[in-house]
Amino acid sequence: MARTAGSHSQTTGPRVHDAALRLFAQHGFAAVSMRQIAAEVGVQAGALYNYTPDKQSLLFDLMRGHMDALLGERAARGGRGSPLARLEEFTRFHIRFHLARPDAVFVSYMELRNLSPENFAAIEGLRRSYENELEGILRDGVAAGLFAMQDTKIATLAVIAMLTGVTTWYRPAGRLSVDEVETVYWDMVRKTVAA
Amino acid sequence: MARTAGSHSQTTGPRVHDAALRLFAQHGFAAVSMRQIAAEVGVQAGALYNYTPDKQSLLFDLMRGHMDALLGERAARGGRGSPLARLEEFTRFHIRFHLARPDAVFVSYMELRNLSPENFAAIEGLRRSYENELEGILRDGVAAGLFAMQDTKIATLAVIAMLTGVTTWYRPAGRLSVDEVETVYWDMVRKTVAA
DNA sequence: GTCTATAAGTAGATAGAC
DNA sequence: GTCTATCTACTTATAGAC
Repeated sequence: MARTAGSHSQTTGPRVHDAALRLFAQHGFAAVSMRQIAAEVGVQAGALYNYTPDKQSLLFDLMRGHMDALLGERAARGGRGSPLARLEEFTRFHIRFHLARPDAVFVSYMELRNLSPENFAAIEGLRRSYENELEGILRDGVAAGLFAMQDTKIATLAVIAMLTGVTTWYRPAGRLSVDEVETVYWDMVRKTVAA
Repeated sequence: MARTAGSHSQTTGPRVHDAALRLFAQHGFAAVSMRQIAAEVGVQAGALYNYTPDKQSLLFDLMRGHMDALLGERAARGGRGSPLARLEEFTRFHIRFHLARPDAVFVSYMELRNLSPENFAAIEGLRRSYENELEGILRDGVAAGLFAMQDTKIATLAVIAMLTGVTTWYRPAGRLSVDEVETVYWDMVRKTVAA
């Protein structure tokens, strides 16, 4: 099997997405020009329009791709077991998934303002359905007498905010492995919702 | 005491800051032009430069003003009492302070990327010293056997992330008062760090 | 599929009149 | 302190050659 292009084995399409994601995460969507993305890929600006109709669609595709990956992985795991076991699985998954793709997480969270209204509604719907899985786990736990909280919806958002916050400080070269970080957060989540 | 300018009693300087804060929060720093800010204030773009040397300084002034207000209020309260009482006071303060100025919170959090390196370092230092107060409370509580956690620094960041997350969903017209929201979050924070 | 060239508009910032 | 006018540079997006 011959290599077709050395280390540049990716086709231009995915390279445009990768470059845009990295640049949007670093400088912000509005601060990045199509020329900068093109330069990062190694083509001229006009060539980008073979892969996206416009800059807005490029942002939307990145965010939808991220949410699709998130929900796709959740669907593949299903939710069996006790609410406590499901909550631990969800917690560890959330940490691991988010730490594995910091740029996509950052962009999907910070650039919601720069989506057109229709695109914003689409991403919001996907995010909502992710939250709903956690809320279902919490409700089941409360019903079973395992968990206790004053407000299930607020607890859902509080737990997700706490967990997603890991992306602001975690660095792969740091003293803790992802597995250890998962355990530290699981300990806190468990106590937060404990009966 | 005569009114000097009817409902437009503010001088232009503060009005520039208010308009910039609102627009930066809504659309993002990079997406807002000096001309848009000027239009919001009701002057021409050139007039803005009587109040700021450039756009970057305008952003920095907004963020530094926010952090100064945050740290100023903390300094005015001091930290007496048991770690548990101090943690409750900190929690309720954080919620109340952040819900009272959503635009400043949003800008200070989302626009860090758009600060020059020196300005970024300055804001980071202020944010760090705010976190340090909470970390001190948690350490004291652990030393007193009141709290338990695997990692004080991570717990500090986790609690702040959980609390700051309130700004993503709270709306003044919602079903809960700020006081009730404080109580819901305090219940979760208390359990998160409980021994 | 990528290039060059360009259209049409906007950006931050400054100069000088009033 | 605010205005108008302007400089220089950059923006997204398109057209048409290769």
